[in-house]
Amino acid sequence: MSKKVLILVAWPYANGPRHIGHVAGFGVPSDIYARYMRMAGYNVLMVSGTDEHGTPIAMQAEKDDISPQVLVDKYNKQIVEDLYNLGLSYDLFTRTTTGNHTKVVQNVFLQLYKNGYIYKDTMSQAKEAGTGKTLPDRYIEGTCPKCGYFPARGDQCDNCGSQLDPTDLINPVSKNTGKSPIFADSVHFFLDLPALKEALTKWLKSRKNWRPNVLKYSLNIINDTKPRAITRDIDWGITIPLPNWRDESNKKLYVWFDAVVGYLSACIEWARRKGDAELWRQYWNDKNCQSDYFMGKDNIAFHSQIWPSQLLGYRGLGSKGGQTGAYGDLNLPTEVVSSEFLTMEGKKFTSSQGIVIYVKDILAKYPVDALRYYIAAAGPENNDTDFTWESFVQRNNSELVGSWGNLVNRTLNMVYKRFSQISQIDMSQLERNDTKLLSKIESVFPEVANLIESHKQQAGLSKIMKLVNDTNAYITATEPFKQDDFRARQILWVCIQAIYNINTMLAPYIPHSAQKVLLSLGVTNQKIPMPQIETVIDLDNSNRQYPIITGDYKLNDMAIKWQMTYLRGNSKIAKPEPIFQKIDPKIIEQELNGLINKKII
RNA sequence: CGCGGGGUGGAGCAGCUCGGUAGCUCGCCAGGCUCAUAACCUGGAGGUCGUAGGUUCAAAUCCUUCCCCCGCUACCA
Repeated sequence: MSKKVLILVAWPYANGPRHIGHVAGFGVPSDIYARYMRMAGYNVLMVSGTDEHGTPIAMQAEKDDISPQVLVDKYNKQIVEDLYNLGLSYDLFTRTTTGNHTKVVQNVFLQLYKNGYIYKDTMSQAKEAGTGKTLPDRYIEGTCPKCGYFPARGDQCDNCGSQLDPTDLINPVSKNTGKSPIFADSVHFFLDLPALKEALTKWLKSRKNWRPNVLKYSLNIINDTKPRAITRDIDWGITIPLPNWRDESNKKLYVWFDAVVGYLSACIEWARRKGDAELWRQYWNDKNCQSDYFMGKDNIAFHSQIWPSQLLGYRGLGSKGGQTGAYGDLNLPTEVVSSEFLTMEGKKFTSSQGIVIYVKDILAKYPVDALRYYIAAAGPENNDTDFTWESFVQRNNSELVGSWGNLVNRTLNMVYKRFSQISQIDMSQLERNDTKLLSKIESVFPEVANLIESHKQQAGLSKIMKLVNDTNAYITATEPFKQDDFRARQILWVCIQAIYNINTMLAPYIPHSAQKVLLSLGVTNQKIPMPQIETVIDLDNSNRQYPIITGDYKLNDMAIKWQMTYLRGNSKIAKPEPIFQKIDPKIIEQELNGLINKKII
């Protein structure tokens, strides 16, 4: 049995379509990693889904005068389509409003409760005057008691940086209505983070290979750990699974408490759909299975603190002791891979002000791999990075089309025009130039593998692109178009092998084009796996259907493997058509005008 | 002293953990080639690596001072 890896990807919030900043943060990087890991022979399980509970969705549904379920159905569908169109190869992309998820979340809650890590307490809470609806801290504004700044928010003053409680504000008002909120006591359940602090700290300190900033940040915030309310006064969410609370329609579990449990519940749903309801245990209960989480940097706290705390408490490993529940000893995260942020022509993405490029819009106009390549090459892996249309066009035209696409195209043209097929040659007769290039390519396989496994995908990609340049230089140096047939066959054979193997390494980054390259090389017994959308029936509610992303990524061994491989046989090739298209630089101005018209820049 | 990240040729970045000729992509200049999507290849100009000091035979890299940018406990990823 090959080594198992769980790839757990942040759950997009279903309150609107996703923009390219979202997918640059968690989507494309996690898919590159998953595709590589499968090619390298790991047994991968990758899951995610839409996150569909919480106040913002409830409020927006009310504004749109529809039920929250109708709202999330709409955006779930759209997000599923976006991620599918990007070719993200989830084994299961589901959602948090399923019967399965609800049950798993409630089981986790009950075990935590039983072990003593969840307790009841009273807190003062702001409510909307008139409707009596709960008002989240950030929807309250007023004058800061420390510096007099207005408008300071209920949680923090932007001017002096003070941490605030809504009750501290002078003349607090609701951002929604402008009226003063009403403060009232409310009973809630709390996750006892202090009781888990020691176990959590110990665990964090054993995470030697994490990126230093993630580790530092996590250890830092742990110092002033407080119990955290995990229920809310809201009617949209998962029911509290306790007597006297089940029927309380206005108290539900806090959205973050349920969202992170999705990582587990989605694996359970995957196993149930596979027909072996216990299959997920191979990933979650096996200590040797690693679990890698992908997210934007704003989510670090939930993955390095809240979720591990829930898991530790579930297993009874905090200061209050306890026992593990029916799910057994669930693995804590091995890696928390966080991306930085993407900005848009120098501004932060903000859908409310239209500073945004939606995934569906960009994919409607430009090839999917142009976007994937851009994100892979210039995305926010280590620093915040700025998306500009100019650099998008330039990267596509110069690197993807000019270097790589042209290499494929010029080689195939020479082969087609002169021999109309890829001819076999005797490798032992190759010249030094030839073998040098081939062994160089072979040596890059393990180098890129190391880089991707240590989450340095950009460095990996630039190593591959260096090989593209080397091969272009090789053609210039050997001048196959001036050689006799014997030598020309040799050179072109070497070029074909170079292209085939470089294409293998590019496959995790730009899978759609990798498939096209395979076809134009006449390779039909290998494929690049792609996800599918399927409509399924809720396993716990036969009246309900929803779309999922899933797929067969092994393809009965037709999937391509991460290793230097020589193409054999004399495959005929068709008249080559360019695989990569240039993007007209005029679109830079057009797209920018679009933004100017919206008065954004 | 709240915490953290960053300041490297015109632009965007790598290098800094483990000090030793400053590297990549784009742009610019010159040349080459013509198989290819005016593509590709070669060479060149251009940097006192934010500032001031220290350690060292040697510092972008280690230590200290100061300056400037940017995030930060909110489901805006």
